[in-house]
Amino acid sequence: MPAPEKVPVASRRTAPRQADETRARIVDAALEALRAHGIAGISARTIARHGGFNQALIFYHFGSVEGLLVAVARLESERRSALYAPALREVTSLLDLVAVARRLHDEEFSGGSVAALTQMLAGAVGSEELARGIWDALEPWTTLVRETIRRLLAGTPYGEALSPDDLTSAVTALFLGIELLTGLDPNGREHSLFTTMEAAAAGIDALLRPPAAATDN
Amino acid sequence: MPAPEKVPVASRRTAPRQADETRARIVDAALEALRAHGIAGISARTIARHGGFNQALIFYHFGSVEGLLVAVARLESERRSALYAPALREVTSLLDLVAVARRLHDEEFSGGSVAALTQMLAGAVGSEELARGIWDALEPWTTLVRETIRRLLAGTPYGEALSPDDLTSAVTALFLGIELLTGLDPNGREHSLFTTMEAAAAGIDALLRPPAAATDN
DNA sequence: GTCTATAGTCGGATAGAC
DNA sequence: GTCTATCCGACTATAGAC
Repeated sequence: MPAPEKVPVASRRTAPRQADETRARIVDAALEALRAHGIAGISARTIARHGGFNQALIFYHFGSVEGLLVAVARLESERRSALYAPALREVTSLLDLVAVARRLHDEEFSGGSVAALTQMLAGAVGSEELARGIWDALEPWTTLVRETIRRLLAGTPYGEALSPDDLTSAVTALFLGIELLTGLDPNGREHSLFTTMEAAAAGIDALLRPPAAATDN
Repeated sequence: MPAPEKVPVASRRTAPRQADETRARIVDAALEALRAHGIAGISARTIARHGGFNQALIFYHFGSVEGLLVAVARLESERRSALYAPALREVTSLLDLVAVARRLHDEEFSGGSVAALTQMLAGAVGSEELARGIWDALEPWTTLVRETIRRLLAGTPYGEALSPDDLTSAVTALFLGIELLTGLDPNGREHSLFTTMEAAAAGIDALLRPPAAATDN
């Protein structure tokens, strides 16, 4: 916890302290490494190789490799929540929700942030620290999704029979499962997958709100 | 490839050759180890510790740890396909399908066979051999699910808009994602999750086949 | 077929120079 | 804050005794 009194306020804004930059580099490298080698291939050394920095820096800045992974999960979760919260708040149908999921997939899959999350989820088995960390990190996400689903359910006559918590789990599970599978599929069928899910969602939307019973809008 | 000419045929039936027993022990130990430590914590040594046998046996019987994992995936996939194929063939509604999924979850989750699969899927990132092996191993499963879904779609007027392949991916992804998440959730909400999904499935079933439009049956 | 022993590599983590 | 150097444990895989 350094107290850089000599650094003028202006320079702190234009040139964030080196430590912050380094931490960011380490986090980025961890994401890359997770995407490239999976949780099974992760180590301080592989991460350092990806980022072109020294392996010891990880322990200096994050205490341990697991500490770094938890930090990655937390940061990524916060970033994505902030990025997609506006779109999710405007969701008014299942189709909208699937469309956001597709956008998120398209924008984030290549960057590996979601794939990294699935890898850390897998790694959470057998590591209590990672399990707690990831679970906490997912919280902003699940809250966002739960609120969205609650809103969707409120507009239908079926809201009472369906638990928003459970549907949130199901939606999250579906999305993570897709990342897990499409990372493996040699044919890369995600585009078609999302199209079919959009068709299904549109169908369910139509069935839930038959054209004869428009309340408002 | 031994040729045990001295072993009478009878004894080959009652007492399967020791090697087969050992291979089975190794496979079981691998499943246990995957469930306990996840793919990140897997090694010839942890597996051997779980099974109480020597680490070198893995290399003798399976060539490598990855070779063992691929064998595990293949065997488990075949076993589960055989076990649940009859139930899946009798599925005639979405609700039936979810019910089979719940039964599978209840029966297999504690044994760790599905959790092991998700772990291997995660491990497939960054291991070409594992990726191919797991993908092939999943084939009996996906075929089974695809046929089931095709049958379900054929009974509705929406079959043309929805690709069975994509829905198969989605169903598989959902199931695997649930295993990934429920392994982490400290509150163990799977029971409630499946109940909600059954309610949703029943609702969609009812919407797809309104009581007024029964074609046959 | 199964064991012990071991070569050789890679890993987490720390000490201390800069 | 970042580096080099290093300890030491765990790992894969193999050789060879039994």
